[in-house]
Amino acid sequence: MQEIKKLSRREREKRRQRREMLAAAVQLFSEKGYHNASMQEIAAKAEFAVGTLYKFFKNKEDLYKALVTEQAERFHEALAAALGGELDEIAQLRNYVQVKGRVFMDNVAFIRLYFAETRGAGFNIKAGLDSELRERHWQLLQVLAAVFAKGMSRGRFRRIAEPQHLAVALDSLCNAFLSNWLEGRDSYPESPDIILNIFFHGLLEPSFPRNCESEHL
Amino acid sequence: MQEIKKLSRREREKRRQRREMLAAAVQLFSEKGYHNASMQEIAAKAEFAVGTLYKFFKNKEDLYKALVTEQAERFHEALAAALGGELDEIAQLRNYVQVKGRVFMDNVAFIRLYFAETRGAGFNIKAGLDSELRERHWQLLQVLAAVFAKGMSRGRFRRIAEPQHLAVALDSLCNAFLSNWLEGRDSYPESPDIILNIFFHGLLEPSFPRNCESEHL
DNA sequence: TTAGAATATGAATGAGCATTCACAATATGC
DNA sequence: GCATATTGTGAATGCTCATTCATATTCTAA
Repeated sequence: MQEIKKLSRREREKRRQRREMLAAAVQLFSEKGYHNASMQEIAAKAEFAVGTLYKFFKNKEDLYKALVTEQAERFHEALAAALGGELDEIAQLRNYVQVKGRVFMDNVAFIRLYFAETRGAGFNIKAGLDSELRERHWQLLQVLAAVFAKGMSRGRFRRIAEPQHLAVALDSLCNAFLSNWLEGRDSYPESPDIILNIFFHGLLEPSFPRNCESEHL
Repeated sequence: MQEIKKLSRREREKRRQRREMLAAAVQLFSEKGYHNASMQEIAAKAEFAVGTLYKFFKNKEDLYKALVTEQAERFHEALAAALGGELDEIAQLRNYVQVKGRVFMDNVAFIRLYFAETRGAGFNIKAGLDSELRERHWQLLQVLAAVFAKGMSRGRFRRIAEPQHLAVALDSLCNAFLSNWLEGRDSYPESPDIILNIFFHGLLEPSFPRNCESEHL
């Protein structure tokens, strides 16, 4: 037990160090980009020697990769969770939009990297880190698509487009609003409905039709 | 006249050279990214000496900047034109989606750079090239928003969201579909309506309502 | 307290690449 | 055809890092 405790103390210390390194790295990468952030800078910011970085990460690429994949995994899990549960479809969509907003806004530094890898062309890393991420993201979209599909087969949603496409659409819409928020143009809507209304009106089978007179010219 | 012709011959020759340099550069930047494409490579690909590149562009950054801004300007003009004319709002939107698809698909190498600068975080160039582009893009979105606004005030569109937001939404939707196409996941829809239907149904004031019986459970 | 293991350090190394410039090739005008 | 101006060339320069490793520091256990 004493030995276990000792080992775990070391282990914990290591993790803490690793976290601090990654934290410094996100900051710098997000500010200056992969190629303009040097290992020296990262080390300095994390208050370690350069050599110590290399005890934890094989090289710069490895550091970046670890950073991005680990964080991205957290994102994807959070979003998948938002779609889980036994909620009705509309609540699931609301949840998705809201969680996406919250999670992203709480990790601003990181989103820039995430967007750079998944929406820009990910040039930073030689062997497509980007394609791994996109693959993972695609899986998530499948789950989202399933929500649309379920809503359709239950007669809740009209079949205005492929579930697939609707998933892509909703997700890209969230991203667009988040981008605007990042650029300081606009705030990410408090209520998910601001975004969802663009889909809901016309997608939702109207439970009571408004006006039946045709309106021309 | 002979002298003018001579001068203009030189001039034409220069332009041709410049074009070739830029063409080689797009290729390489798009394939490997700004930082992984060297001036030597670009020169080689364009079949010029390195020094000659520097006769045309102050430095690497300048080359990249010229490349991106000139091409982007063409894009924006094409899109603005698509929204111009005296078409009705729906035709304008169709046009936008279609032109965006066509123009982008005809310039694949370049879109990667465009997306990298405008949707990822543009880390390539120190002094925000990205912010210039985004500013220009924002202007375009204003024009698009105006189309939505016009449609609303003419009673053609329902006010399901701010015109501003609808513009952002439609544009991001096109981008999302284009991204999917770039990744080979899906094709960019032949018909703009695949995309627009996501907006139209519910956005369009129905000119003749389909079924007036409410449909429940 | 101390030998010996485990870790941390940061100066030194070397590779890659943007940029320059002395020179070569080519064009122009006489 | 020749002198001069213009334009093209690419080897050489110098700088910025990623990465290493001999050494210093800190831990461990007896």
